[in-house]
Amino acid sequence: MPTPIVPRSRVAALLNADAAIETVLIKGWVRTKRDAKAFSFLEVNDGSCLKNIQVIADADLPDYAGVRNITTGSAVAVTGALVASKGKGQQWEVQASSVDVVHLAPESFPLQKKRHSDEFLRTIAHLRPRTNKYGAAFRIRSEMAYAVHAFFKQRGFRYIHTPIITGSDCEGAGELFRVTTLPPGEADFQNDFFGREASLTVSGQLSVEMFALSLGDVYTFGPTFRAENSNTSRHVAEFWMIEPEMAFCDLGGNMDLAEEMVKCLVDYALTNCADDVDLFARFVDKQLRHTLETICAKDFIRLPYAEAIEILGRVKKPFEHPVAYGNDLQSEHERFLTETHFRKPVILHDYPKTIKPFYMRLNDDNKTVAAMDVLVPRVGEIIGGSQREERFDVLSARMAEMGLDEMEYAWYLDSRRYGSVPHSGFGLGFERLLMLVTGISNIRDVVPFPRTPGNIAF
RNA sequence: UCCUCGGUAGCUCAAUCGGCAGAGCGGGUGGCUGUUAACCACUAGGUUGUAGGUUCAAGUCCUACCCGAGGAGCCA
Repeated sequence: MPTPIVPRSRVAALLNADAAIETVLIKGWVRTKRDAKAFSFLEVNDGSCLKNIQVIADADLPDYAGVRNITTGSAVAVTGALVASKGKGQQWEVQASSVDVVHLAPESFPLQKKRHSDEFLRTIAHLRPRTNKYGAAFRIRSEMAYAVHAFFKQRGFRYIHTPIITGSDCEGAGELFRVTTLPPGEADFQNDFFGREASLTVSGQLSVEMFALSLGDVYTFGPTFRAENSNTSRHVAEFWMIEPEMAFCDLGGNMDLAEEMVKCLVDYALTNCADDVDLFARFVDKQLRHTLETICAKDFIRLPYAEAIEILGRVKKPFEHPVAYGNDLQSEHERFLTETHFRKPVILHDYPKTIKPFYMRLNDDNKTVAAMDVLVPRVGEIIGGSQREERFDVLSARMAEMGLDEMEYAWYLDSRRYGSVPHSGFGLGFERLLMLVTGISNIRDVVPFPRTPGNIAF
């Protein structure tokens, strides 16, 4: 390949050009080729944006025979002039002076110039980012990860890297994946790498609480693992979670941050990923733009659990699962509240202590805890959080009540022995945020290589 | 893990009451002076998820299993 005399341009930049450019170099993958007698059109995509750039290759090019052979999926390097398009549908196009075929994709390339099912694309998860939809989804995923860090940075939060491998069998947040160097079949953890049983983390919360009680406002953002055998469109075994934790903060402040965060991230996507979001609004969920704009514009409903039970109890349409104080709300109840009754995000708070974990702060009624869940239309629960129990005696009593071994949590309890303060935090499922922002209905389609029961091919 | 639905060409799907397994797209060949998932003509392409069973005859009916989807539980 000849040494380029001009640096490579990204397609996104060229499509936004103010004026024609005499010589440009683009490198990317051919999405489709249309041939006429004396020239060919190539649609080239380099991943920098949703749109392709149209390349015109005339028959008098030195290697025009090679151009005729180019197949969908092939990689090319095109040198030429950026000129105003003579055709309709695009402002700029590249009039090629040379087309190098970097690699010719054989006819077995599975992606066609037409719509494929999500189920089929999941079977070729390694190639699906070359489609419009998945390219857009994973560009948005990248932008949103940045937006999360920017959100916290602007508010003075510190980013804490909590451990991936953990020795504490924490809080019963789901089945654990065991981490071991023992040969298969052996279970004497005294001889194992850490000298005791170790697992992949299910949550960074207990660790990050320790840093809230030293650095103030902190968060973790990393992978978490649940070995639950759950086969739904909203669960994967490996997912990313954002967990802020704030010292000297009560449940009200916690709900304030949760609402502000969801609004801010949705607004970021609308503003900074407009083309990609637009693809989802047109082809995936016609209501998407309305849903997202409502989230940004209107206050979330804040509703105590007890009042939610009353509202649900008054509904004429029967639910499959009974509504009663003391029962956890089922999916159908949550969806009714956020999709039918209020038609916008709802923050439920002050749940009965019997259905929540030990670390949530006991309210004065001795019946409820300072918990809160944020429910959003179509996705359901996107955030779960609470004010934490900072009183040593109360926490200790709750642990005993729930049959937990204090020795296991000795380090955690130290935070309540030495300078304990009211503090609060929550967990936001990153993939569920992406489902909200894109309208994608299956969580497997917002994860580059999703892990679900029986599925780890990639 | 439970309930429901599904599995037919590379992909998306059709096949009436159990009676010759088809179309579009994609691939190949040829054509076309500006196309926009280009278009036109021709062409190749099948162990109907797997294993059994019923029947003169099974894509279609029965049994088991595998895989996928939707819903449920659990949760983020």
